[in-house]
Amino acid sequence: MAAGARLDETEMRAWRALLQASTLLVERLDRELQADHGLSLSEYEVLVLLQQAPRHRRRMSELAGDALLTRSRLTHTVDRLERAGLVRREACETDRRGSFAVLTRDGYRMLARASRTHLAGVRGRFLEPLDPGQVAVLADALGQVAAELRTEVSPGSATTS
Amino acid sequence: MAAGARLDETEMRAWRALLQASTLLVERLDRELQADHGLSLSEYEVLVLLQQAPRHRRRMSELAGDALLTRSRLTHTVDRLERAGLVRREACETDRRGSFAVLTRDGYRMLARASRTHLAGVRGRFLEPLDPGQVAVLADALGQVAAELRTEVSPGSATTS
DNA sequence: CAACAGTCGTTTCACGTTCAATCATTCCCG
DNA sequence: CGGGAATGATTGAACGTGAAACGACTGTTG
Repeated sequence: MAAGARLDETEMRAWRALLQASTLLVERLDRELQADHGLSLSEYEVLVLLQQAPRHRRRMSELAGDALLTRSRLTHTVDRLERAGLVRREACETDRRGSFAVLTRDGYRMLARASRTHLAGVRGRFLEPLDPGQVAVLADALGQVAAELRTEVSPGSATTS
Repeated sequence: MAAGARLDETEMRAWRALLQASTLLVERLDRELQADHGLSLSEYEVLVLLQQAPRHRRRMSELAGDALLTRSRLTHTVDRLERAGLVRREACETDRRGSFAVLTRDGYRMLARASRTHLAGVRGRFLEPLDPGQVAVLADALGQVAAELRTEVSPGSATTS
């Protein structure tokens, strides 16, 4: 499909900027988190999701979905977090295939510390250089894009035709 | 440093949206490129940089810098592209430590095909849901953020104090 | 010109991620 | 109820990436 899908100058700039900003941002924040707390960004995100959940516990699948991680990847990630004592697994009574990841006391404390580093990083590197108007537009625009993508079905449907 | 670096609701939304949009976008575009042409997104980007360069050739280091890739990673990437016949290496006469990556005829053709897929994907998934005003703000705002980050020095200076 | 620090690119190795296969369990339908 | 498809989660191997060490060469300094 779509033969000559040329992008004009602004479109090109927007796309490249998105790619570069997110790449650099993630790289820096990840490095910082790793250096200061021994946590990767995706490990951190899993902890955040757990902390926000009722009883600090969530099913593995849900967690994978919200964290934008593969099931397999989440399994490995939770393995690491469990070894570090930040999370523990619990069996699910109502569906014996499933299991919960639960934030431990240590995990909670770690998250409290790590989030200071992380949020300061987000503010300093992402929010700081922008004015409130830009931030609001980013939130809306990128929110739309993300929502659209989350809706897209998995199998080779859609634009591929 | 920075103790209570809380983010307000819009700031939080902007940050999460950036992360999710870029993650999903890259994942989809990468998969599409891979399925249709056997190229990863970073391989594609290397080809684009080469195509834009005078004589379709660039020094490995420059290439790594512009593609936001580690030197090591670029070496591996160019290895793969070379095996696929899309790029070849040439020695640098004036500095015998260095080498060039050069786009081959096949690489050029592959890029022509792949870019149709890729640009259609960028348009359909990123640009389409946005209006021109939003695109312009994204280009500026994320451009600022990226520029800021590119300036940041490498060793553990900055906010770490 | 000798010595030494710095740069270019590669290599090696450890680690995180992906993919496909697997196991256990639940759901659906006749 | 029984059988097969679907789902939740894990496993293991293959692969890509990052960090550190390395060899080769250059540039500088005395």
